[in-house]
Amino acid sequence: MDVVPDGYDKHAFEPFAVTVDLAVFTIREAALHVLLVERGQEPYAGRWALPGGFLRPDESAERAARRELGEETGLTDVAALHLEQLRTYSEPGRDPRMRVVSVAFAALLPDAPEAHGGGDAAQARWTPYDTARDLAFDHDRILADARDRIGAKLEYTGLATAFCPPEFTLGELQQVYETVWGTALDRPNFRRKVLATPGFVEAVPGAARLTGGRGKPAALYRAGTAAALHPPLLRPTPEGRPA
Amino acid sequence: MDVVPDGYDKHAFEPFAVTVDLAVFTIREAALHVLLVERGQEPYAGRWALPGGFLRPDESAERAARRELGEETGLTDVAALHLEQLRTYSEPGRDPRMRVVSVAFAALLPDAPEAHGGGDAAQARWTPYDTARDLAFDHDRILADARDRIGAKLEYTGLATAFCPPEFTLGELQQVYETVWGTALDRPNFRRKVLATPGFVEAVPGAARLTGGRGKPAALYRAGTAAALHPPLLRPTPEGRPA
DNA sequence: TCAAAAGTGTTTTGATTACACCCATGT
DNA sequence: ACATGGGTGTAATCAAAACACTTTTGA
Repeated sequence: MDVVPDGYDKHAFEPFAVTVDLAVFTIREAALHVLLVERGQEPYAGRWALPGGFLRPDESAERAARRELGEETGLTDVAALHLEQLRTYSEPGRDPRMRVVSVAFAALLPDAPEAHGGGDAAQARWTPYDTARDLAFDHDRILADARDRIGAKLEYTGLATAFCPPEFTLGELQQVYETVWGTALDRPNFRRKVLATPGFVEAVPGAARLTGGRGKPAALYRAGTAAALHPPLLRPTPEGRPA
Repeated sequence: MDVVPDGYDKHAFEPFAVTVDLAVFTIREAALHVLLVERGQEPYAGRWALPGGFLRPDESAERAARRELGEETGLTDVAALHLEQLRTYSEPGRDPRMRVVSVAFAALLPDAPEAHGGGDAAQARWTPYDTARDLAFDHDRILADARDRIGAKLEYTGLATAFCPPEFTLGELQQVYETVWGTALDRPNFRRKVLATPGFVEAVPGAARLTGGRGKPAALYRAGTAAALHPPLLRPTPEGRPA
């Protein structure tokens, strides 16, 4: 440790600015969307970026991330939304002006309220993931990392329910998987696997909802309590992998 | 974003100290061990802690972590060792003196060179994971998080090979799983699963090694190139979970 | 009565388990 | 010879995939 006997070495640490960056995902029209804000000033003025901001003196990165999430989405009940730390980006050159260490988070939203450029951001917009490119700073990389993580976590956690409203149908849940993984799933088998996994979902007795205007009303479910899925819900082998 | 039009708001960020903390694991005598250092000064003087230190002005957290890893273990070929970012701990009260944001890493070592208290640390010691308790700061939590992550990643990545020397036997690899998971595995089945998973291990032609002094010499393998295992090597259901 | 979406059943296929057994080496 | 650890074979069990089929609604 770079510590001298009488306390911290005054030269051992430089002051860093610490920020949070958010990859906020939702599903709209059967496509994964991400919330982007347009930068108003240099560097990268006019470019799109992930929402984020500085840590305040007495808040943790988690608290800062949730605060920013509320400010950017305009949502009031941000407390229940899924928010998870991804990793921290600390490469010296990532901000041209100064040393900024950024803690990245991924957030998942069920519905997609129109973004309204919270606070000082020029504007905010939901963007299809596939068209979100050439972002400011290293946000392309952060966004790609976030997407990978979300896709992987669907396999072995109950994370998919975070994309759904409090009460949802199995068809809606299946659409989450199909959208994020980009593959079609067999409905009967999906249904069986989900219901056979304890703690994944729990039935709302008696409730039902019409989904597509037509068809049989679907039973409703709530997110279960299990964090990890056992057995995992493995995605169909994506080319070249074994069964 | 807490940014004013003409640049960063001078009051929007406080200077933070940024450190890295390392959970360095190895396997000794069929038990998971972690590297701890004894603190020489307040706070927590005399208490054991995870090795770590401050980020230098022009290095990333990853570089700082690898540098610290070399300093604490005394190893010279630290470049090849597995090092992975865990998460960042930023709760305001985690260091009593000042605001310290710490990026935590997990490192995996094949053999266990005796620790020699690198740099200024009072002393360093390999400690069985189960007896590593009452650490300084929030290091109990960091260590527990690290252990959980390692255990989980054995299932769906080739991480276990990071605990093994460059060339290893399947018996040694199996011991890694049994030690980290705390369960016995069926040798024939383990062998088949590992060999059936492409990219997990590759055979070293002709090579063999005696493991326990007795018994048939075992064939040697090298770590494969696959990062993710498909299908995953699921751990036996740990009580109460379904098959 | 048809289309659309939910939900059930069944057959077939493949993976996993739980063993029994053989091989090579040191003592 | 036998203990020890490596390695192979196999029958039984279990889970998953594929797909046919029934149900309930709106148009």
